[in-house]
Amino acid sequence: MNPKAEVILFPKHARQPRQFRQWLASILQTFQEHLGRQGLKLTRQREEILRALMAAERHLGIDELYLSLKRQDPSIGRATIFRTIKLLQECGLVAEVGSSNGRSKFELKADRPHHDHMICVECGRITEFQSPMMERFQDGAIRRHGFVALWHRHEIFGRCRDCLKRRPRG
Amino acid sequence: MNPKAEVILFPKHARQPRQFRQWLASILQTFQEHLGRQGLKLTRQREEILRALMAAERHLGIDELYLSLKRQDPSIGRATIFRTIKLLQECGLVAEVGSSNGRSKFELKADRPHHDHMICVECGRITEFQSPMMERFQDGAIRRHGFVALWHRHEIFGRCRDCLKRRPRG
DNA sequence: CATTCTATTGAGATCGAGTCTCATTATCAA
DNA sequence: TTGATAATGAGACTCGATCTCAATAGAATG
Repeated sequence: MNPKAEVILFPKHARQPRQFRQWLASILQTFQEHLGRQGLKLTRQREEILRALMAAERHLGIDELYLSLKRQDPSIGRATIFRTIKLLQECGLVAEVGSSNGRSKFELKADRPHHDHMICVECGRITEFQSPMMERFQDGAIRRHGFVALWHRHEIFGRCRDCLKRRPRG
Repeated sequence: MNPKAEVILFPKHARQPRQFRQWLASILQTFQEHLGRQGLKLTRQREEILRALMAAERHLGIDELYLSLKRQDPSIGRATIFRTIKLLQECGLVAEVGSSNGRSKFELKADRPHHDHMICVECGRITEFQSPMMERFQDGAIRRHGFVALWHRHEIFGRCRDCLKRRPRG
């Protein structure tokens, strides 16, 4: 396995406007198709929320999302954000990540390479890593159980390199 | 990989009284040591809760635990159960499992083989599976990041065989 | 464009898992 | 037994998430 493949990954699309627009269009289409399939509609608010998630370079909590959206659309309601996040989870565009202390955080999954998370219980830092081989064995296990996977969550809790250096024994 | 290794696993200790007592003693000691290290005390309630978790052959929610304990000790309080579960998580004896619809479930980790979970979003059923190869690649990734793992959670959300049979398309 | 049917929205009420408070009680070491 | 301190249970409280409902927006049709 190539160690180079295991690195902290953040979307850099926002820095290349042309590519960002293409990315947005393709993801919007995915969302719209999901909505269409269930007789639901693509509204201004739903698009704004998806856009905010795409522009974010880190995991967002509901409240961060709410405050950031409120700036450009003061009338937006918390309930709409909860409802939209749920829709986005259903169609696999968004996944919940590390809900320590009761506050869920979310990230966009679409068009990003598969990755899992290591969460430091001391400083709270979330490190992303990839392991294609793990995915392969996981897929095998899923198939063998006749299960159809919608999304998955693989979180390793522990202490990160920096915290270990700072205090070798907790 | 041997498919036989991937099967729903439940502790059968409860059916062999002698072994169960030994198991109980060894786990109680682990718990007591953890408490001692922090100047805390092993109380009747804490022992009852641990015992109930050990006797359970499946994942327990707080409420199930509460009701089952209430039968033999009507004065026990919910708060004590929350507090004790937290202590047991801290010393690695108990782990949270699949908190779909807001209700956390817990399982005893001690002396049980490593396993992960597949959670059906339709019927809520939790299927356990093992995949030693996945664990191996995971350990490699952890080591490469200089991380020290305390526990991990690997949950696959999707639809189980039975629900797929019942309603092929959600 | 007007019409109609349905989905969506935001505000605020509501729910409920989990936490906290506090007076009382249990644990344990000396 | 005693004294210091931790633990308990009841119920109040927190606060993230959900629900309700009247008003509004979207899409399809003529």
